[in-house]
Amino acid sequence: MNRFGELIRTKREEKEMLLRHLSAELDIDTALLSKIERGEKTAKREYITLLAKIFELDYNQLFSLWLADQIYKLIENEDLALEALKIAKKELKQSVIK
Amino acid sequence: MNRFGELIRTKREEKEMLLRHLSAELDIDTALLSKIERGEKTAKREYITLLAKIFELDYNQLFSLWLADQIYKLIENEDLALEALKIAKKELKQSVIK
DNA sequence: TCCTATTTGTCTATATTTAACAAATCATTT
DNA sequence: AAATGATTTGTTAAATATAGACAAATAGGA
Repeated sequence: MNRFGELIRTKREEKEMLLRHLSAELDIDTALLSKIERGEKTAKREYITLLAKIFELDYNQLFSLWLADQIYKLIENEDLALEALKIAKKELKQSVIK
Repeated sequence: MNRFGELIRTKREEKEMLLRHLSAELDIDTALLSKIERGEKTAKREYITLLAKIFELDYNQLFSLWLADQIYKLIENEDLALEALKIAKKELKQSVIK
């Protein structure tokens, strides 16, 4: 799962930008951007802000995808992933109350 | 949130074991075990197996708590935590199908 | 084939994390 | 209150993981 990278790639291609163009705007290596789009590396938080602006995306939505990718990476190979998600969600809701 | 550590501490106290005793069984520093129980440090996976045996706990249940703690740590300070959890869960279910 | 875009592989710098050790604090008993 | 034992805290070293740079390989057209 790599919803974040896939969205960036889609948007970039829509705008007919090359990796080279976008990576220049982010001030990172083209190879690194390629890896971010394919989910091989994780984008820094500061890039999220920039990317939201460049592609006129809602920051919160983009950030949610990014965060979901992090969660997914943590649990993807675990049998008990769903159970753990359930517990974490429960605890999260508890903590909101407090 | 530190469900894992709290459970271990409860069980240890039920058995009237000292940190010193349990840390010896796990072959780790007493201070480290103290930190694990209080959620300041994360237990290695191999300790989960050992702890399940020592306290006669169901491994899967104990592991789920441990994994939930990891998820929680990743998202605890995020406004969009719940949204991200939802996305991750959706993707996880998708991936099971495939 | 040549040219351009992208991907891959390797290596380095940096950040994070585990874990050890020593010292401080806390709790209990005498 | 001093002494003893248990736990916690702080600091530091070592191990691990990650971002990112660079060079080379690959893919895809004209």
